[in-house]
Order: sequence, then structure tokens, then C-alpha cells
Amino acid sequence: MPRFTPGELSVMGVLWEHGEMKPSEIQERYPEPIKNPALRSYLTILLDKGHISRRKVGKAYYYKAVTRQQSAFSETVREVIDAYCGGSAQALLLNLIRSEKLSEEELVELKRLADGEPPGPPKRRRKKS
Amino acid sequence: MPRFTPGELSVMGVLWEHGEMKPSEIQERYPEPIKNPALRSYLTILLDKGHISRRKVGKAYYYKAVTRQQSAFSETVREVIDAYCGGSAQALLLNLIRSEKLSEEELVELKRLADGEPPGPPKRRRKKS
DNA sequence: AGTGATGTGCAGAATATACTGCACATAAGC
DNA sequence: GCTTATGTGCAGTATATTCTGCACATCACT
Repeated sequence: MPRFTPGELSVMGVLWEHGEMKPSEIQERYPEPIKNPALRSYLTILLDKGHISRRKVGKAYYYKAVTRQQSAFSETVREVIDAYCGGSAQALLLNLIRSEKLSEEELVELKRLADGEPPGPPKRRRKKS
Repeated sequence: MPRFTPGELSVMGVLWEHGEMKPSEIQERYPEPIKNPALRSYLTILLDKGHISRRKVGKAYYYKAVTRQQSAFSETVREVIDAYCGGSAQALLLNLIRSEKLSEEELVELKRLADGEPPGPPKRRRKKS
């Protein structure tokens, strides 16, 4: 359900990284210069959508992420895979491996990961989403 | 540069899969029921943005993709990686591997791919796009 | 109490997205 | 030539996104 716009995603990124913060603090860490009122309008939208919550401390509101980064990430990846790879995660992997984004070390690490997980269906569920 | 909206992406998907087509044909293959005027408004937007081009054949316009699927895909993946993984493709892979999206066979295939590609810069280009 | 800095609330506004509707043009068959 | 599909052009609407501006509240300090 995320489908964050660029502006929303930047805000979420700051909150995911730094936790609970008030607007002026988010503003400082926002990836590009942004004016306070503009930022606050993003916060309002995210609040409406339920992706963040806020809490009054003194005279200021402190905002924090409700939607978890991992959830948003997984959903986004799924959407990309569905849209571009006919639902097959393999095509995404192939693209990643073929592109310059993966160094040789990363490939080695990747194989290690692939080895570590497999035999049989993993018992531990990952149903937190 | 893509940042396709859901509607735009659906249109691009049809054009990527089936090549040059006129609106009524795209409409038939659109993933969900869509009215002709609605579809045409997407086409107009995509045309404005330069993602598609059109050519008159008889009385109808035939539309085809200008932006390649591979390009849009790569860019989208990069955006996701930048936004969610601090630019590291590895985090994306880790997520894919840990999720239920990859079967055991896919992991085996994955390792094969990781093995097949590595040492040095790959000589074979994949520039057919 | 008065002043300034910092926050908030609210009311727009410009553009983009996601549509709808209808008049008009063109091609094909009678 | 006339009618009927089929397709286009254009204008308009509703909502979302991305902002801006300003009045007002609160806190700290003197």
C-alpha cells in the first residue's frame, strides 16, 4: 500500500534512519534543501495515510514511522518484480548480477547467503508484514 | 526518468510485450478493464513525456514504446536500491533471498549465475536493446 | 510583562494524474 | 452518395502531489 511519492519517501527515509524527530530536525537531514512548510505538508499527508504518527513533546510534535522500512521495501520490490519480470524474482536477480552494481566480492557473499538459507522450507516464518 | 504511474506502467507493459499497436488493441490487452478515452489520456501523457511515439496508419495511430523496458527496469531498481538500501544492491539481494519469493531451485540457479559471470569485466555485451 | 525564536494551523495555488463526454473526421459497405 | 463503424481531438472534472504564506500559540529570556 505504500507507493510513496519522492517527497514522501525522503521523509520516510529520514525517519527510518533517525527515529523520532520534529519537523525542523527532519528538515536538516532531508536529502535536499526543503522549506519548512513544504516538509510539513508531506508530514500531514503521511499522517493522513497512516504511515507516520506523532506525539506532542513540549510545544513541538515529534514524528515517527509507523510503516516499517522492511515492509515498504518488500512491497516495492514485489511491485517491481510483478511489473517488469512477470512476477519472477529471478529476472530481477539476473539484472542485478549482470549490471555493474555487483562486485565480485558481493557475488561471493551472495553465494554464501544462498547456501546458508536453503535446505527444505525454512521453519521460521517471516509473517511480520 | 521514468517514474511511471500505475496506469502508465500498464500501458508500457502492453507495448513492451506486443510492440506497435493502436489504442483499441492496447485496450484489449490492458491488464484490467479500461475505457477507451481513459486509455487514450494515458497515451497522451506518455507521448508528452516522450516514452512512446506514434505513427499514422490509415486513419488510426499506432503507438510503440520509445523507452526500453530494460532501461526503465534498471532505473527503477536503482531507485529502489538508493531509497531503501543506501545504494547497496546487496541489501536487495538479501531481501530477495530471505523472502519466500525464491524457491530452492531458483537459489541453485542463482548460484550458477553468480558463478558463471564473474571474473573480470564480462566480454559479451547485451546491447540488443 | 515584553520580545524574539520556534512551532503550529490553516488556507490556498500550481501542476500532474486519472479519468469522462461529445463533436468531428475517416474508411468501408451498401 | 449515404450510412455506420471506428478512431481522433478537445475540453472539462476530480483528486493527489508539491508546494507557499501568514496569523497565531508557546517557550525562554530579560
